[in-house]
Amino acid sequence: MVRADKARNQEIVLAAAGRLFDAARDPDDVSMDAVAAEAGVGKGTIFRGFGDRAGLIRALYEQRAAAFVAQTHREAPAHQGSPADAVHFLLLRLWQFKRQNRMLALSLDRAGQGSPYRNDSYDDALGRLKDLLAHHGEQADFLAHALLAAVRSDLVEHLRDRPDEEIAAGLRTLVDRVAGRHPNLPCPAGNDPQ
Amino acid sequence: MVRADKARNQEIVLAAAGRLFDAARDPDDVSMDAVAAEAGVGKGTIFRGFGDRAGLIRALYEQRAAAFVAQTHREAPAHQGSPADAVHFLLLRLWQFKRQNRMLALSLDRAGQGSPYRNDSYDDALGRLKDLLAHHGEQADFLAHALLAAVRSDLVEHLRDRPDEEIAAGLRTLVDRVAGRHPNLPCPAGNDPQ
DNA sequence: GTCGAAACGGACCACCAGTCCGAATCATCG
DNA sequence: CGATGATTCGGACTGGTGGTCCGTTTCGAC
Repeated sequence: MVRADKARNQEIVLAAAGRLFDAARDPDDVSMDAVAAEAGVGKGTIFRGFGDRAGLIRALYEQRAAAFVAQTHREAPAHQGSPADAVHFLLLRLWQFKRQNRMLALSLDRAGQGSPYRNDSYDDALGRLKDLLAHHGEQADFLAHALLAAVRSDLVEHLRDRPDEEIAAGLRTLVDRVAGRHPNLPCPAGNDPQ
Repeated sequence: MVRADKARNQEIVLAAAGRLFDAARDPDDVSMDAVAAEAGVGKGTIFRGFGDRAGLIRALYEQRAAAFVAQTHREAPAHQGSPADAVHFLLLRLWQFKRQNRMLALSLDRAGQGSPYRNDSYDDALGRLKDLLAHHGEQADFLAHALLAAVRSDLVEHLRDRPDEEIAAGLRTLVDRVAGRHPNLPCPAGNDPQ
């Protein structure tokens, strides 16, 4: 059983951390001490509840990702269309999410020990992509990783000032190329005149 | 003029840092103190010579990248082929480089303040890719970033135990799709540069 | 109301990047 | 050469961090 105060404190801490990450200008000017202070809670409480810094970040990230997914479902319930459309939609949503949660997403990436790959959201997106890319056979896995890499949080950050349409168009092209159905081989010997 | 001891010490420090990064199991168990000790030099010397930790990492990274490029040129002097071939070759080399310099590359990525994008090697590769993708018009820039994201060091790390052929094949497909000519796809004015 | 288990708080620790300044070393010029 | 002024060196020192520890408080089952 979960003691009531523990559960309550976890929520308080997550909320406090969220506020601090939203206000931060750099991923690591959110210290654990600061979170504890903002939450009005002892530092031990945080570490007992989340293990370590990476754990806290992951928990907050997952919470927000879940909310984002829920919102997406609400707004665009049964998304229909070609696989390429679905891939494009997924990547675009990820891009937007990371734009809205810049410091949090950057922190997650930097939290060491392969953390960008060790969270449920990533696995989730990866799985979905692999399905949508199934026609690539064994390479679906690598291609899924590669597509997700195109929406890595620090690339989002790096291209922060590009207009949305430019990003959307770029992703569209990328996706059409990679996920689009091509009747024939992956680019027949793909050569061109020199 | 550059004082002789300074130049000499910079080399000593770079060599020491290189040794430590090669031996490390985690990007940040190479501390500045450790580098100073390994180099037999005071800590101040390092910071005077490289500014900060990120500066040291970048310097070492650039040094090794330059050596790698030189070696590449030696082994495969005048690389010919379609643009897609050139892109594939470039990405594959980057992948190999990051595999050979795992901890160093990871450290660079994690060195804060957009460091993965703030180094000459990246700009170099980006420029080359943009040229090779020029037929994509305005999207060449985004696509170049996206392709480079597919060889991000922590993806290399994450897929470390995949056989080389699998990676090469995946990259090949990705590149053929993105850089190759596809008659039936939205590839405006789709003809090659040069 | 009692009591054992679980969670709390915040002082405490080890460590790290980066600074600082007296001591040592360099290049220059007489 | 040997003297001199500018540079660089070394490593003790600082501020701040993630993470631990344990005496104290709170919870909830009975």
